[in-house]
Amino acid sequence: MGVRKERSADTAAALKEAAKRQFVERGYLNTKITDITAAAGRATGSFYEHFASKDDLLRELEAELHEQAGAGILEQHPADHDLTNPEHLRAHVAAAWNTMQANLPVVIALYESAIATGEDPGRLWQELVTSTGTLREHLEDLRRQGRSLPGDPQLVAAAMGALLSSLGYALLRADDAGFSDEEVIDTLTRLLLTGLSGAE
Amino acid sequence: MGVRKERSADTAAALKEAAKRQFVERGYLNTKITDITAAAGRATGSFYEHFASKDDLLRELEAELHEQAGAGILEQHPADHDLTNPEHLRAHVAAAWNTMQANLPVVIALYESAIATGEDPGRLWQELVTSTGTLREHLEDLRRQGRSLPGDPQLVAAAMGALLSSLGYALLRADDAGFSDEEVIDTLTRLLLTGLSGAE
DNA sequence: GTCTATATACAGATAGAC
DNA sequence: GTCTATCTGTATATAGAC
Repeated sequence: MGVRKERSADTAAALKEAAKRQFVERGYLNTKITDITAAAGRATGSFYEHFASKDDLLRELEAELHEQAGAGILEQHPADHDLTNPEHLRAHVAAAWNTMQANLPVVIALYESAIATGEDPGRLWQELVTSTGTLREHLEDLRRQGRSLPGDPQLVAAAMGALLSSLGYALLRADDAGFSDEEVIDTLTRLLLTGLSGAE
Repeated sequence: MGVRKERSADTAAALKEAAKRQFVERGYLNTKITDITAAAGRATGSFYEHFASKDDLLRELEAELHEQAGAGILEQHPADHDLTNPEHLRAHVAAAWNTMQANLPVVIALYESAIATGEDPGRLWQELVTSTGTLREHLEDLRRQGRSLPGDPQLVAAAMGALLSSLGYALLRADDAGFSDEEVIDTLTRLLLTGLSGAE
């Protein structure tokens, strides 16, 4: 209360915001601690008063993202069920796309971070599996209802997740690709729903 | 001729082979020059007698890959045409998958290198566009024949490419995912052909 | 051309004054 | 808590003997 200058209001928050901007501009891996502090108008040393490392900061951003509306990048979905219903599927795709877009800085950072971690080569697959958990369950429901799927629910779910995240990463960073969000969502919905053969 | 010891036969080739092995084991970004030279049984300094940098080495590997049978990662395809024919599509998917697998070290390296280059944020999208060029042409052919596609050929082609490369990267590095190549190829074929709704 | 030893560059992290 | 200055660790790259 009564604080005029916001400069020192909350440095941690300022650093987080600056970091997000940098992640979009330069990518996570290319962003240095000094880029973040400079963008936030703080000194280098101040960073470590609030975060132990760049990865630590990312984990906090990730936690914030997960807190918000329990929305996992690819898990969020509206009412739900019956992915073979065009409206439902479209809503699902739109939710995933919009979530990705709304949290682009963190999505970018997590993606790059996962790639760069050469330690555990299977980590990306694991993250893909966990991030598409609810999607897999929906597919398993479908299968139980006697519908035939293109393949193992886990594999299909992972494929859909890979498609969304990968295309999203490439497309959302290139702001001049020339496709509107709506067009992307519509196209992906149709592709996932009826494939290349079309509905008929 | 008449050389007994192969050790000094061709250091450049030895370094390339060692690099490929390291790229698979540790990932490209995590592989240090010293990892490569050590794996090749050479001294650190020798590396620079043959390559200007790690990126330079990667570009040579990339060139080699492109020389072989003019096979772009996702461009290779058999006879061709009519992607709505199950056998043709499957052959196409299989070719892409097998090419990716056969050149896994370079695929991994190029992928990680593209991600890490925060300089040009649109580079990944550009690479996606160029690597799916022939696929896009096929789709345009289909459209000219009056068939309805899920969306713009460029966007659909890019989506397919993103699906293949991203899932391939995740899956081929995790050797314990539990899916055979055949199962993956079959599943992707069906997903791309008829989507979640199935053929009927 | 290959080696060992060393130099350069720089990001990450810390120390200590304020 | 924030700052400036500095240290450390590490990867890239070079120098110079063989």
